[in-house]
Amino acid sequence: MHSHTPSGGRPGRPRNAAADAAILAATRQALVELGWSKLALGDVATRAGVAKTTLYRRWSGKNELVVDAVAELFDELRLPDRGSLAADIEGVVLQFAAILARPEAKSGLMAVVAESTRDDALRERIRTSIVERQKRLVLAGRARAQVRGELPPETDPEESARTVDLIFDMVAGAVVHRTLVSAEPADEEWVRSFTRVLLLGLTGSQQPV
Amino acid sequence: MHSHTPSGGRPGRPRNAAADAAILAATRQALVELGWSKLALGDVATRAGVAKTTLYRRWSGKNELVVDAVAELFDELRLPDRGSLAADIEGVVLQFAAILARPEAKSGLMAVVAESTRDDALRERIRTSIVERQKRLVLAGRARAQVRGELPPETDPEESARTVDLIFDMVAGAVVHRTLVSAEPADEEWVRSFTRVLLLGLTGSQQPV
Amino acid sequence: MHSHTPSGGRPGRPRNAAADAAILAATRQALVELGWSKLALGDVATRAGVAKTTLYRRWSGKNELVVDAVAELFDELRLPDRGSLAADIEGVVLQFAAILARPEAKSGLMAVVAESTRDDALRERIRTSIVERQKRLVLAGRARAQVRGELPPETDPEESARTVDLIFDMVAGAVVHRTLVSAEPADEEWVRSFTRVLLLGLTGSQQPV
Amino acid sequence: MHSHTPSGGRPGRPRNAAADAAILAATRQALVELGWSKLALGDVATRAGVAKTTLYRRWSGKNELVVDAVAELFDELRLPDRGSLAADIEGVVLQFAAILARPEAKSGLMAVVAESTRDDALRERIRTSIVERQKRLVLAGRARAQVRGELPPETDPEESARTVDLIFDMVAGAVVHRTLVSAEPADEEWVRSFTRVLLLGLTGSQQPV
DNA sequence: TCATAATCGAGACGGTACGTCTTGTCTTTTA
DNA sequence: TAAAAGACAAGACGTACCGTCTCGATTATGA
Repeated sequence: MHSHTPSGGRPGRPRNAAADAAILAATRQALVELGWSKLALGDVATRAGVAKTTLYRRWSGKNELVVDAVAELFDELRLPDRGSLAADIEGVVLQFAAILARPEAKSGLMAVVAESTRDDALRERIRTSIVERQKRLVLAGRARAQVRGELPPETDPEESARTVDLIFDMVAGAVVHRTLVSAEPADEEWVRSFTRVLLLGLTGSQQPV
Repeated sequence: MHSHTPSGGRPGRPRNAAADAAILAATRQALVELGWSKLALGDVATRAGVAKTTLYRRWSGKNELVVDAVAELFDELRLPDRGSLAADIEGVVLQFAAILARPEAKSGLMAVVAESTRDDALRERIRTSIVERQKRLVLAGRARAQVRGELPPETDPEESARTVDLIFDMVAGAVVHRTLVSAEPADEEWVRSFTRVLLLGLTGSQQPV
Repeated sequence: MHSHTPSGGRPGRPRNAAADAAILAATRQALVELGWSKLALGDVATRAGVAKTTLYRRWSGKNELVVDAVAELFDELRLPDRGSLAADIEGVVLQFAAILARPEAKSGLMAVVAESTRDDALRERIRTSIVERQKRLVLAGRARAQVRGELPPETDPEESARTVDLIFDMVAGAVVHRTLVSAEPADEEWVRSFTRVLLLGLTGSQQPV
Repeated sequence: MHSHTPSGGRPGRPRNAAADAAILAATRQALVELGWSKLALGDVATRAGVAKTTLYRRWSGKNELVVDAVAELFDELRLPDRGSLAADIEGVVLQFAAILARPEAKSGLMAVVAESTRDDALRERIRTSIVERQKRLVLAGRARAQVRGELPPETDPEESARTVDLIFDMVAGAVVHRTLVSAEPADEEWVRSFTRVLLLGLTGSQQPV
């Protein structure tokens, strides 16, 4: 009754728990230095002080590895209370822009999105690990705004979900396009303009910041 | 009186003009069949009935080639007069979404954007060949709306340019995110919702469709 | 009680021992069919049922590979006892001529000698693997002749080494030139004439055959 | 009536006569710098200040070009009268060795011999341009020795031709082997030893030097 | 304490694409 | 007609990664 094996007591040498984190960190480091296209898994393994076998035992390939490495970056996003819906949105968008400005995110994120156009499992992994995971921010922001009375409570839950999706597509899309394609900084000025248009479009009335 | 023969009279055998088109077409075909990551330049050359050297003489690599191959797709975009600003926008966005739904665009576009995060020349090429080139649609749409009296004439040209950029980032970004990341169709319903938010955000008043 | 495992216990998957022989055999086969200048290492690898990387892991290039492939041919040389020094020499020269008449030897040997004029390491490899290795025949022949009383025992070891070298240059050189440049067969008649001149030149007296 | 075209007044622009010499010189220069295997015809043409077309109009390929470039070197060989057959032979052998020591000869000669093992026309070209052309030295040496009374006049012309061939194979073969394979200098000492053996072998008696 | 089993490092392996180079031909303009 | 210039098809080069495999060594569980 005193089985104290962490992984359910299955036989054999247990996996080195530290290796996962080391590999993901090495992946991000390599993304910074080399970018997606020159990132080689053999090199990542070496950087992580791990054999290639070990890496392949845990991830099926470059795409999956990079999704996981990048996904961790977005978990840093927070929704601090800045007093108004507009200010809250601006705050999150600025954080999002800051993450996207980091080379390990830039280089990896778009690449796996590109790959996901031909790989359904990969797209699902991206959605689960990154997109859906961060919709929490939209939901939390809306809830807070409703508490403040800035937004009415939802009535139609289906319509509500559609709106969340639309907002997410608009926010994420605009910031990504601004940052990666237009290659202009998504700085405070731009974020203020963007937020004004978004909020006016959604509510039909100018919101105080 | 200055003779300006197209080939400039420069010595040596002139380049085969048909090869460029054949190579770009072969590139798009290969993108459809194989996707970006399995696209091999040797294979593209074979499909185009051309030697690998000929391809490399004209493009410096996969990235540049795919930018040019994809850029041609967006030249199909038109701004037909549908009677109102909202309808015009919806029309263009639908066309844009239709192009982005094609596998040769999907697979190639995001990949070169990803690469461009580490290659300034490539990003410039994307901007020149695709982004700036298609801003004509925003400009034409606004001009037409001004003629109709739906929009006031601009006063500050700098502010005006900033707004065009913002619109472009929001439109292109949202459609790309909807199509590639959320992997939901940018169909008429979605486009109508999106256009409503955008236009309301920009003008502060609901526009008739 | 010293354990000397063949693989020395070094880590990693051990090399496939059979591959070496397969590659060298494939090299000779390709030399016969294609000759030196059309011999392609990728093709050799394919013939040997081996990846190109495997070949390059073991040989640094075409030159080194062909030296080894050809060197094995000369290990067939034997010095059978034909009763007299003259007959022994004739026997070995005929064998040597027979090997040189084979296309895999012809085509490869001169080519690597040509390359070795600009590559000291290659020349050393040729000397070690082929030339010095076969001087055993000269030494054995002389020893046997001394036992028979046909030749006096050496006195000056340095002078003796110089003579062995001279004999080797004369024998190998003449047969090669006859076979490859004059392109006439080094048949029994020619070998008899050559041996007569050589032996008379070395000993000052006609030897019985 | 004043047609002074060198080649019989055939129509069109006449060939540039200087180009042949320039190309052969450029070939030798490239052989010195790069060696046979890295010698590229495009590069030779550039060095000669000539278009590749011009080169190919005059030579069918690398092999033929190099044969001609190397053949010219051997035309420098002379048979100065040094007073005795042995001294004459030594003199010629030393000259031959000196030519073979030059990189453009070393690198090119063996390579074309190697190629000739699979190309009858090339072998014939080598025999005609180099080998047979230099047998004049053997013939002249023998004639002079006969005048001096060192050698008897020939009786059987067929036997005589066979002997000339044998001598040539032995001399050329030994020097080539000494120089290229053994990679030892064919210096005066070696040449003296070699000549002694050769002459004793041919005449049965030691010759005064 | 010994068998079993999974992991680890190391590195060989078959395969595929890379981007460059050379070959020998072809096509243009200029002489 | 030749010459210079350079584009062209073809194909080998040697390198780099991929993802798999085969080793010996290690580290856990369970008999």
